Amino acid sequence: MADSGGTGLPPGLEAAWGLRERPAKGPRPGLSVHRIVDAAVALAASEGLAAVSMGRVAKELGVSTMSLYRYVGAKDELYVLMQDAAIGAPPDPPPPGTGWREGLARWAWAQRAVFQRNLWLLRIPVSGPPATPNSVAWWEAGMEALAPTPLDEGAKISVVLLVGGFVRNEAGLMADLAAAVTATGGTPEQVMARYTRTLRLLADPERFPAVARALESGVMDGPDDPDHEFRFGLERLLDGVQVMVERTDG
Amino acid sequence: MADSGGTGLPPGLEAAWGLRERPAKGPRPGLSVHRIVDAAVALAASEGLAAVSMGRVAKELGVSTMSLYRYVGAKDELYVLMQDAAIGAPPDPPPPGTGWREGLARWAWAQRAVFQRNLWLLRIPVSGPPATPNSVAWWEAGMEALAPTPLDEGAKISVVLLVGGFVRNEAGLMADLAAAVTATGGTPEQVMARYTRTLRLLADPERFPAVARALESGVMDGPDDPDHEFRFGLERLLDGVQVMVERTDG
DNA sequence: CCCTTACTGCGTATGTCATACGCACTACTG
DNA sequence: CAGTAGTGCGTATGACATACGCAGTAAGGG
Repeated sequence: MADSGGTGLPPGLEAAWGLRERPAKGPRPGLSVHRIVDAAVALAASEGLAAVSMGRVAKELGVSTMSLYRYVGAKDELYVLMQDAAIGAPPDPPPPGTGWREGLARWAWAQRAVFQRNLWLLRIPVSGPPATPNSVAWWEAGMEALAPTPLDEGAKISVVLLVGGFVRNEAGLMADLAAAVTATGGTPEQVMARYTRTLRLLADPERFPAVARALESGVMDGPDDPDHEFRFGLERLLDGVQVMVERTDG
Repeated sequence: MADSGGTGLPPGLEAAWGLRERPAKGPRPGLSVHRIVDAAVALAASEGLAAVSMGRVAKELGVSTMSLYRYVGAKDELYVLMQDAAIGAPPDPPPPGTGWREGLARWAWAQRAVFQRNLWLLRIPVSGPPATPNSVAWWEAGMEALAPTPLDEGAKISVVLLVGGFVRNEAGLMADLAAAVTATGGTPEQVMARYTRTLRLLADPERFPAVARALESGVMDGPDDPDHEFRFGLERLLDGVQVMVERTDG
């Protein structure tokens, strides 16, 4: 009735945090949460998140579907564990003396790299605030980056949330584009070109003058540096934080 | 083989844009895309997005499941149409002479209000860039707000994307919190308190000193102004844009 | 030494879902 | 009045998550 640690956490999550006493009584488990999550992650990486069904993961492991439920309570729990496994540990902290701006920028770029390596991560339906070891570790790293700053704790949390949300959002747009590319075939440029062409067809320049102007300006057609949008948003964001830092400071 | 307009768009979307010649041949349709989308939106509003299945929507309309497929090609298409219907038209443009900062802020707040009224919107899996009439209208409104600005078209697009993404993200966090509240019962404060308590239990202060410091500081316990986080992020964002505007200007 | 007990793997069953297919019918066009 | 495009919908298919219960297994208590 009571969980091992009394945390009220689902079983898989307790395993992720390293609580979880080895059961002493029954037959030796032939599986582990770790192996299940690994298989699920591999599947998501090679065939997309949609391919991750309980049955399919079980098949990959050579066991029956229902065996998995001895290790994870539900599919959502598996999702959470997959997420934690995929994001991994944050990068090593930058050398001491690094400014907050560079630290936070590094943090954002590193997080983006993780998403880009695992685009399926962004398809996982979010269910709540982060409570897995690696999520907390990333959060810690972000807070650490803001340590040289005079901001109070509440503001630091808000900034980390803000930048983290931006990264996730921007990566999501990339993932959408990538999905469209694999779905329809062709290069990213072709997909964008098709999109702008459709929009030009649909969006009456009289009703949508500003959008039409943007479409006509041609900025959406050119072969874009894939990092451009991200760099742009991040710079705006950091500028905004800097304004607050300088105001607080002096 | 060729669609009516040759746009290559799915049938429901063409209907949304008002293309779509009335078919002259067969029996009069007993349904319309509009009625289907309305029923689906009402269902999502009252019972959540998960309650929206093709069968359930059909039942609500008193028709058979398969009838719906005469009007929408697939469920994803219905999602897109629901989204467009729910976001509705953007607010009237602010009086001429309004500064870009106030205009963009109004725009962001209005968009947030839409999400808050329809939390299920944020549960719809995103599939691509906006191509529905109301999405484009909101985009137009955002671009219009930046008109008094010396930024070039590319930068304007990026800013609108950036702020829009922020709003969506922030609203998503609110939706998560709301979901946790209805799932577990209790007030938002209780949910937050439970979260921080769990985190205090799990996050070793030695491994996560910055997080621990934040938890200890008590900023996460207090009864938060629900607008606080949003206002904070928006101000940072606008400050960041302002830096660029002033740099471009002068 | 054996038996209780907690735990394992898993077969089976249930209910939900999206959607393909084809049939019978309807109302306009020639 | 026939042809025909378009309608509503019954039926079927194949995934899917997951509840339930049974049979086997290994460690501990007597």
